[in-house]
Amino acid sequence: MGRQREFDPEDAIAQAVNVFWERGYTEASVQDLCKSMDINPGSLYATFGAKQDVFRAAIKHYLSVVTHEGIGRLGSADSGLEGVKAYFDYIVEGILTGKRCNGCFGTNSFMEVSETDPEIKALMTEHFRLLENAFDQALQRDGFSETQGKASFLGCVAQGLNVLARTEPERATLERIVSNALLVLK
Amino acid sequence: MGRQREFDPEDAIAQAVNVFWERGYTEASVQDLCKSMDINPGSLYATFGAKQDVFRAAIKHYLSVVTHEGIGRLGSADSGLEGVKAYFDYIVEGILTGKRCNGCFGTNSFMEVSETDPEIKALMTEHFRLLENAFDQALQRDGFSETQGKASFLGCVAQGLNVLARTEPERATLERIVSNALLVLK
DNA sequence: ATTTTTCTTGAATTCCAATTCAAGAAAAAT
DNA sequence: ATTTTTCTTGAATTGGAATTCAAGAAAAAT
Repeated sequence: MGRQREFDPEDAIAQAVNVFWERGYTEASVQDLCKSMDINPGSLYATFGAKQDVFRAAIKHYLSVVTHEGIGRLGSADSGLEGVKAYFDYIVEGILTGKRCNGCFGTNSFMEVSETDPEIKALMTEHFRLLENAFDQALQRDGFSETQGKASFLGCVAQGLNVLARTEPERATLERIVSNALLVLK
Repeated sequence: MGRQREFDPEDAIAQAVNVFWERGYTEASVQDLCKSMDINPGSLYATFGAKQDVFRAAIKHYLSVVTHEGIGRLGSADSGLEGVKAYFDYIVEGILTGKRCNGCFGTNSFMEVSETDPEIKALMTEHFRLLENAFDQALQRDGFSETQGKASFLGCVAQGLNVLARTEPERATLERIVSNALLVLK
């Protein structure tokens, strides 16, 4: 077997998510990553491959967390509409109080590298589809009509919020956006 | 006086916009810029300063064009609502047939560098405000209520479209998003 | 105990793109 | 015409960040 790893790769990737989230792909140096992951370059390259591979692993890790924490709410509420509200609450609260003050790590990354990293582009496009489907099913559950179109619309609003997140918006602004968006479901 | 410039700085910046738009700030090399601007590094640095300065000039150039071509439609239509429709048409058509298949250069840039370039962040935040104000005035013109909130909402949808632009969306998807967004104005 | 395997360390290396600069060329001033 | 000023050219330089690697350390196998 030989010597065993002194760190947990998944914990390390969770740290990498924070670094990439705060600085973006390009601005995050391998040194930054090593410091936060608490490992040396040699270990990083031996375990994960190149910087780009660390980034891809970070995106995958992030998407699985968001899929549980965020999209999960869409299905587990008392009604579809409650689920939609719960999802937007999650986004808005994240922007105002949490790490989402820097926007959505997925959306940020998609905007930064989708032209140079087809894998990231594919992962994020798939995630957008996943979110839309979750909206769609939530609306179907409540018996809405034209659920597909409304789901696309809600997905668009969510991405808009992720952009505006980086303008340091006020709570009132975000809440009015969401309440206007929800008017469509009437 | 001495020797005179062999190129027009504004034309050169217009070319720089294309390069940065296609490749993003980081991926666009000074070499790429020089080739498209049809000048050499020495001339570039002497005229505009560093790469970052070229980028800022490109953003300013782009914003002034968009303010005329896009936001201009909001005020010059027969009614506020027609203006709003004309604006979204401009965005959607740009995504489907024009350079906006790569998204909005402003939004892309904002997402890429807002954490590392405060000037770009400020320019774009101001532009978002400008767009929102234009929506606001268009709605006021038609006698809508709560125009401020609706304007923020429309601004959010516009940014969402700019994100989705990079997923190679279908026309039907974009049009349904817009028509759903316009339902709020009823 | 010794050997083998695998991990860790962090300095050295490599690579690449931004920037500079010295030499040549054009326009104006004297 | 000569000098001065400013622009152009593109090769050379610089600087910084990604990546490699040789030496040391821990765990297991023999």
